[in-house]
Amino acid sequence: MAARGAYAKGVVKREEILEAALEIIGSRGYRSASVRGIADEVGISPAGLLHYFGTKEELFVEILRTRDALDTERSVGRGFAESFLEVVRHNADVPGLVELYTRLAAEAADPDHPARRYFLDRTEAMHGAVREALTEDQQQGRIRADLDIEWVMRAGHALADGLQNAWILDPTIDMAADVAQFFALLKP
Amino acid sequence: MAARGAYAKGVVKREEILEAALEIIGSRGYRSASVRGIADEVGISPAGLLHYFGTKEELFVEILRTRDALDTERSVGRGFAESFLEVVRHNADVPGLVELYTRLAAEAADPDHPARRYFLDRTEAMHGAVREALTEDQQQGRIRADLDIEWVMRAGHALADGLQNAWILDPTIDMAADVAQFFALLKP
DNA sequence: GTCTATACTCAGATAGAC
DNA sequence: GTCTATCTGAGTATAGAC
Repeated sequence: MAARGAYAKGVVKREEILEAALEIIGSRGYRSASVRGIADEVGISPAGLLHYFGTKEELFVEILRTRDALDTERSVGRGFAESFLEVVRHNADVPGLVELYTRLAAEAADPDHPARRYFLDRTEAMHGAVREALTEDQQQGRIRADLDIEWVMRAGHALADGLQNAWILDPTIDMAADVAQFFALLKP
Repeated sequence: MAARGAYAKGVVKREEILEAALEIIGSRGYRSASVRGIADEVGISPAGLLHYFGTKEELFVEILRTRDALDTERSVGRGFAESFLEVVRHNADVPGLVELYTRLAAEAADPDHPARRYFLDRTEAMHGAVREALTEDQQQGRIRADLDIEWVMRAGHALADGLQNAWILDPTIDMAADVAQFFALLKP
């Protein structure tokens, strides 16, 4: 069933564009991440592309949303720490997306930028999903009793984000191993 | 004494431009951070501005270098942890610079971008300056013996970087307190 | 060496034809 | 729903005045 304002074909085309863009940016890097670059790859004009997404900024935010959805899909059935590490590990295979993510994270400072909503929602969703599990871990004695779970979430999240900065400069860094070491520090 | 290829006046003007840009971006935010915006504020034409810096990218990298120099100046006589926390604390007063920093960190993915050299040098300098002190701390028993100092440096650095992403979205976050909590975790 | 005016290029956005 | 054509704004290269 088509959503109001978009026929089935449009919705399908949108998906198609997003998946293509995800693939291109992930493998070929951020340099291909211009409206023109993506339009060329998808076989459409820049204006045709923007017909679906309005602006460049919204297009890029949608690309990250699609990536998140795929990451979430891939981690069903796994525990929190395992899923998290798997996502971090997978990031090392898609350098262009890491760059796109860090760019939009900076642009999210602008209150009018759609990336702001995206990151706010994403942080809330991630922390909401994890808060309970970590609290349980702490009550079961798997996490030091003197740690504030809110701090653990902020720090874990920030560590993963910041490691991407370092990895961009030096891809030999093992982001997942460094995050795992942080988890190890939380144990009593 | 003038450097080869530049009269004293030019050197002074360069300093003037950098300080003005630092002030403008710090307080008024990244939006004013276009070549034209800075040129207007300094009372010069865009081309005149680029006479000193070549390209926009190099100008922005120089702005960050100037900021680093001021941060370093301000922390003479203080210990490492104290200096680090002070820099992190001070960042909360200059939102535009935090945004500029995160932006350039993303752009540093491009091998041809001058920000790449900047961040590589900066990381090497920072880690080089801190490595010895932390190793000493560990030998004196002030840091857990089972921790890899290289990891401590990578993680501390990444944490501070990543917290900036979060702070951009929510300025009520206390970046310095969160970093301090990390330091506390390192104790035996 | 310092700096302006001009003009070029390229990206994203928009209007309107089909 | 999609294209072509056009517009706008940013960065920057060039020529040349001072």
